Amino acid sequence: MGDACTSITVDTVLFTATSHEEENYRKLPGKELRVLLLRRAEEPFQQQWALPGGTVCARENLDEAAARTLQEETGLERIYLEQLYTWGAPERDPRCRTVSCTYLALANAAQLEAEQDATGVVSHWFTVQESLLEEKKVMQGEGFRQERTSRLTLTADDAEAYAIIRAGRYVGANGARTDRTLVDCSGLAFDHGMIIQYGLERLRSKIEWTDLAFHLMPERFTLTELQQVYELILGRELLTANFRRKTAHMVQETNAYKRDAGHRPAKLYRFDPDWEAKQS
Amino acid sequence: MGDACTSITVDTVLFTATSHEEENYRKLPGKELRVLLLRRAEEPFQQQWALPGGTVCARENLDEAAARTLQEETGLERIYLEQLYTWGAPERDPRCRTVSCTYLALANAAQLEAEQDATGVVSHWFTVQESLLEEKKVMQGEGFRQERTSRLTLTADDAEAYAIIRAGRYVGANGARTDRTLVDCSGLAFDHGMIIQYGLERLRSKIEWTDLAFHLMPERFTLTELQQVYELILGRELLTANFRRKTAHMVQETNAYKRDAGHRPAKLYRFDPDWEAKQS
DNA sequence: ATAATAGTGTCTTTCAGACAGTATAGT
DNA sequence: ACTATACTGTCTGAAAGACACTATTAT
Repeated sequence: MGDACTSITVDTVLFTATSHEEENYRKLPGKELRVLLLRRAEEPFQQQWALPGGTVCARENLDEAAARTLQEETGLERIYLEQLYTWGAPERDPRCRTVSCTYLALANAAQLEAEQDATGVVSHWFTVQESLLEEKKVMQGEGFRQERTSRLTLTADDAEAYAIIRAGRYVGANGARTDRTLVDCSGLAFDHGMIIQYGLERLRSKIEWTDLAFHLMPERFTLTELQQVYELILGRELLTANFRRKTAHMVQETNAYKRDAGHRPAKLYRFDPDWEAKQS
Repeated sequence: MGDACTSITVDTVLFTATSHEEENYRKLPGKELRVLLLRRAEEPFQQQWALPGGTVCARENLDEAAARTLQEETGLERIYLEQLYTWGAPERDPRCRTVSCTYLALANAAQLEAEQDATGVVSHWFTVQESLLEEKKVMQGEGFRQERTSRLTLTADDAEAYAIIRAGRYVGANGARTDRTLVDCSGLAFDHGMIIQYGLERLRSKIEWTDLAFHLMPERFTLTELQQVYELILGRELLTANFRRKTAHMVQETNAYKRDAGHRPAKLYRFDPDWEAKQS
């Protein structure tokens, strides 16, 4: 086994939704999905952008390690975290064999005010955009293989990065199995581009049947703001009337309004923790 | 840091569905969900039952490690595998810090004929039963905490084991977060009882919207057999007419019949790899 | 008054659940 | 003839999608 000891790390894909002002005073601010990345100070991938994370300590479990490393590198605490996927390709870290247990994290704007670049690490929020480059289907044996190649584009004020990811899927006589490869990337360390894309995919699929979106919302919000967040993540527009009908049971009305917007004020809502009980 | 190197392993929860004969010649055979366990020859947990698995080698990725260890310990190849969850509680292995990346695996009866106890390991198929012991909800802060305690019972011809698992869920102002603890167990090594229970939960939730069930079916099957597998995993009975309507687009008719069953013969079907395309 | 958003009513289609009913080999 | 399963038709109500409509305030 003469190799160096394999090491186990955690890495966190932290998403948030931010507003950006619109030119017209009447228009609502638009929304963007952002992910937090840190500039690496050391080799390998020096000066490239990487997910917050680090090595797991002896006396903590994986969830704790993710929360701790996030706190150490960004000052953020009490962030929603859920395990995403564990990546262990042999060559993913050029130094030594490293298995990374990754987490999906969500934060709202209020939580981010505590953010501070601790320990001198440079952190940046990048807007996230995904676009489909190619989609193909090839017959193979008794079934077929599908491949979707997409481009993840990350943009910050003074930096840019991208990754091209190919998600494959073989469907045979018994069902489907999937795989994923990083075709190309620029500005991103390790396989982190692929991890971000997978995190986005997870977020996209879970938002439809869970309350995940509310981790991205402030304490009080308008239904339009909520809808914007859904549209942002799903990447398509929703019809207002239908959206409100579907989310009505997850929110509680407050008697406050959002005023001074240059148009009719919108009622503020809050998340209803008890929504599932009302389902039956 | 003076600790021994943390090691990374893979462990696989392999499920299958088997038939057992019925007393009455006319009755259809019943079905059972089974999981594969190996008797440990060494300390720790000597003589207890454990999931197939082992240490990840330097030049393989995690999927390969899962497939290899399964092959080495059981002789089984070409089994469906998907990553389940990564477990890393500090004390889960009394020897040294061990992080286990676990896999959910599914096999049908035909694939299992290749099974052989390689390397002298004793493997057994245990029937799996889960029952809810307690369910509670406690108000806590602005939200509440829910706990479900369930018992997993594993039965083989000449062995028995169980585990009591508590799945917690805290729902606060922003949404929910979950945790899971092994309360008690007997006959099972490490935290493997909890892993099996989590695998079952994953299977139960994915079977409703994916084609996962077909990995448990033979090449050709009757719709009643398919329904039995769904009922087995979901733990409740389904109405035949509705079940057939919902699964109709995932199967193709063949022109063969299952005969000599003491009653009307049933048409045999096969999985339709192209079912998703027909959805729109 | 007007621009821009806030919010509602309702038609249609689709789909899940329930259940009653008919069909057919094997003994 | 009888048993156990195979398989179908259809009613109901809930929910998703589409879209037209009304309401309100800052400027």
